[in-house]
Amino acid sequence: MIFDIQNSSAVPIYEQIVAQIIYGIASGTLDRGAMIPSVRELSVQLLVNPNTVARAYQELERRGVVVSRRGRGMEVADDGPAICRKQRKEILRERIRGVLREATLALPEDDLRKLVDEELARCNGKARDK
Amino acid sequence: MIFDIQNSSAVPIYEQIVAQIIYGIASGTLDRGAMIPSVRELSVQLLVNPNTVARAYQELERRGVVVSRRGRGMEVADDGPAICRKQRKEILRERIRGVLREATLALPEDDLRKLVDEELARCNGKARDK
Amino acid sequence: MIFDIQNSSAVPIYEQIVAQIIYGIASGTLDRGAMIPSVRELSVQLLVNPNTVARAYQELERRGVVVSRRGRGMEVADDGPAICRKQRKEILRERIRGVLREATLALPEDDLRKLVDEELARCNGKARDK
Amino acid sequence: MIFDIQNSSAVPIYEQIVAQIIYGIASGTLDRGAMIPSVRELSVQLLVNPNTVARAYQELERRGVVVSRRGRGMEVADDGPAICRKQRKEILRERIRGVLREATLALPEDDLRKLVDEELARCNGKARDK
DNA sequence: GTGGTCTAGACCACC
DNA sequence: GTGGTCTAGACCACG
Repeated sequence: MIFDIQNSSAVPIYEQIVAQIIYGIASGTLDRGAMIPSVRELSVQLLVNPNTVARAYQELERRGVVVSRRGRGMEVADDGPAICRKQRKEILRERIRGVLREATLALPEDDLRKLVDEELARCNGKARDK
Repeated sequence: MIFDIQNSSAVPIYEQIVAQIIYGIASGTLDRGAMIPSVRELSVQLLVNPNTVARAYQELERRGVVVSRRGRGMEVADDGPAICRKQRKEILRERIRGVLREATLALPEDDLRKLVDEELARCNGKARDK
Repeated sequence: MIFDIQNSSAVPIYEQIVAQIIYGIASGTLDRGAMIPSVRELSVQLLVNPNTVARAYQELERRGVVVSRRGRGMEVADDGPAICRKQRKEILRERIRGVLREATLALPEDDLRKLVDEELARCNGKARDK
Repeated sequence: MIFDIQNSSAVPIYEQIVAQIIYGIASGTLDRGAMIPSVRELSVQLLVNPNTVARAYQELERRGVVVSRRGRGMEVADDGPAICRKQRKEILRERIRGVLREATLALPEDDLRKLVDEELARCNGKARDK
């Protein structure tokens, strides 16, 4: 599973983890019943404190996305994929809307459109490199 | 001048104010030599603590966008408009890039494109209403 | 507001704090709009780490019982009292049920009744002392 | 012998097992010299990890309630019934006291009494069904 | 090995 | 001053 944590972002790291695990489940990379990475494992992979990961996992459990199996780890809940597919779109729509909302104040429609297109193209280029 | 402050955003309020004043100057709503709203006035308008506004103004002064006129207030610096036009694009590009970066992880190119188009259309619709 | 934290209890401290603040709001000691004790203040009063209090507050916010006022503190939400009255009974019923459930396995009805009565009398005696 | 394990309880599973075996011995369901269920057997019956059962048994042995018979299993010690009768009341009194202690903070005496009575009635109804 | 809880102490944004 | 986030490291319960 691929993560991309922006340490400098205003979005807290634990929220980024929450979102990206939701993406992973929504896209089927992690399916129902699968174990998600252990707190310690992921904290090493992301170079992040274990507590930060644990906080993200706690939030995922609260949302019904994963369930904790005592002594074994966390597993994608039965309803996990369905919940995640719904939440994925909500999260992204929310974030995109937040940025565009401000951008609309700042730029005429055409300029904004152009800027967005440039960045979309750039991202897709990068994504293909992986 | 129009502001749109998101109290719940992860972006600090004072940064939102900084950005939106830069947008106002970049778009010519506030031109060189114009007085920007007083700290008190703006804090009332935005329902925000005066210190938060003051901090934003301090940052704007640091960037050379406005200059303080003792006893009168703050006015747009001579180079303000030029600086702001440059910064506007940087800020927006930065924010758009940040969102798309994560979104690219989450959604296939086409779905993302569609989502962005929907939200662009929605924003422009709203913007026209004003 | 009175707290009674059992450090040795199997119930986590932060849950005890959550429950007891809910009791305080349910009983009207803290009414809508009132500020609850600051994280630091309460952590000193309870001899508990500030993070533990913060975690309790976070949970209260999630339940819609309090809202965070940036830089000022946490305030009882408009719906707080209503939510708390509902949750108070649920929490207590849940805990009482848990204990009696096991006790019923262990003791004949009459003995259990007697034991409960003794402890009820004892508690009420103590409560009156305060 | 009847068990009632609450997986979601804050009380560790192994402690629940310890307590409930003590109840069984105290009530004479398991008398001196009787073999208690094997670790495997009980772990299957309770849907619990064998290590958890083993740990409970270890604790029971520590308390002198059972003794290990090499190659045969564990049997109720000679002093088992006496010890258990004493501990049963202590455990229950302790748990009941813990719950009532907090409940006294939360509810006026009469409401609490009523709530306890409701739950006692409910438990006894259920117990009679078995 | 797993997650859950707690402590201690840091820095930041905001009032 | 406030809460929010993060790090570091400890102990516990469970498998």
